[in-house]
Amino acid sequence: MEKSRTARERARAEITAEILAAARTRLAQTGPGELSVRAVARDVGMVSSAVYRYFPSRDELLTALLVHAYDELGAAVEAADDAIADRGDTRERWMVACRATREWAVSHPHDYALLYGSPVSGYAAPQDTVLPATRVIVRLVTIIVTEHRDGLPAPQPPAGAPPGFATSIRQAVAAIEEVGGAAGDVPAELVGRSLMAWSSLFGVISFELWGHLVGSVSDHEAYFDGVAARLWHDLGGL
Amino acid sequence: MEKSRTARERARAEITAEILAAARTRLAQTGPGELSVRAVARDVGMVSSAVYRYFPSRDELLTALLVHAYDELGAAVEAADDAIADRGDTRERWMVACRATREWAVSHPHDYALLYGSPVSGYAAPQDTVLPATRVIVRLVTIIVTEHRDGLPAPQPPAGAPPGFATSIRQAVAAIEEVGGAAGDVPAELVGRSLMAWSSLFGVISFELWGHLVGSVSDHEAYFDGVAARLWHDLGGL
DNA sequence: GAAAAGCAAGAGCACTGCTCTCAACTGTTG
DNA sequence: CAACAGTTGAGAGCAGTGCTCTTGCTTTTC
Repeated sequence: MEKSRTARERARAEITAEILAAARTRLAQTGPGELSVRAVARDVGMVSSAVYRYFPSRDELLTALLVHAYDELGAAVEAADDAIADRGDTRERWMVACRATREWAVSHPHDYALLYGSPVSGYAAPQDTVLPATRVIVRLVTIIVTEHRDGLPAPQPPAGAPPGFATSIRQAVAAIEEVGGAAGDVPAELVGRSLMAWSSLFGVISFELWGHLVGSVSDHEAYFDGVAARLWHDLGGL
Repeated sequence: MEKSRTARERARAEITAEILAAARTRLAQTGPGELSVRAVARDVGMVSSAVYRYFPSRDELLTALLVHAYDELGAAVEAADDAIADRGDTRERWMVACRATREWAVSHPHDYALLYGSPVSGYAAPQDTVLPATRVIVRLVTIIVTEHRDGLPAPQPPAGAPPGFATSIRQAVAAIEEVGGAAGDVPAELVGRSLMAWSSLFGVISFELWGHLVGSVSDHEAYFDGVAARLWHDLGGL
């Protein structure tokens, strides 16, 4: 009985996965805005209206792809970090995590655009996507906090910096203190610098992918490595 | 004779401008990927095929909008900088230029997405767009170079930074030395830091606009000011 | 076995970019 | 002034899109 009920559900899950896979391979070629449910329907050998039984709208399909891509990127970054045997070598962990981010982006440009590019149409990412979206930043922050756990002096706001910076990121401070166990007491300046580093990372990657560095940077890999090292330094890392 | 010839050409220029204006107001509402030449045709009161007499394709229309937006942003940044009476106050000039960038982006999110978001479809920006695209970075670099003209110590690569950074940005160094008059001898590290600052700026703005800072940053203006101040500090500015 | 639910297919609506043809109009030249 | 080219706008049409609805058919449930 349960088996017969799952028979249908299993078929459903299988077809859903099949559609998703087809959508993913299409996305690898055509970019988010051009993803057509009719086209993926053709690819899996059914008519477009049938696909709507599995994904109620094109946006829902995009959401599924979004979640998958976030997870894939997060897993790549975590795997790169986990591969470093010396867990105390936070600098190396930072570097490989950054590199893994860029490498995933370079080899999945359309997925990257889906995640970090301008949002498609009137599409607003639903709640399901926020958790997988945090995997990268959570891991990066973990590395940073680990580095500073041993009483390393936190970065200081530069002279003449406008006030209000610390309070503007209060939510981030709270979130990070929660993530970092009950460690508590993460300096606001360190959190701010982490946020900055995160934005910089994706700014650099986006600029490379969207061609804004053409004529300026020749060796993107070396440039990115240099950027990551400087960000680590600016974070107060050794 | 020339007047009668220009009569027609003037009409053409006028209608072209009219179409462009309509496209711009549509872009302010709907976003680049959704811009429809049929819709702008309706707005100016003609049929879509007529528009194709003026813009041979949708992409050409987008290019025109691109150039216009780049120019508008560049003009905004330059105007903000020019408004600072004390030309020696490079720090203030940097801050207002950064602020002007963000403010333009916040008030023209769709234009910003057109410029710095993921590229639309298979659209590749033609050569016409690269000059207007450089206006912002040129002005920012001008401010930075001015700051360092008076023998201010250039920023140094952090200890343990991977080599190859300087050579990876050789083109940028050459370009900046050209822009900065025949001044010559702009340290590579300063150029690299400028490139980083530029990417960071747009990374931060993009994150704000595309919603990646929701739940982390509450006061975007204060946060951005803090970021700009820290970037200035990291550039070696006083 | 009958009722309920799930499913694929097809037709259809309103929209898109773009091409082509046709008629009107503009400006130039014989 | 008239004929002739060049430019323009309109309309029809093609191939594509997201999405809805109806129509049969199969599977599950009672």
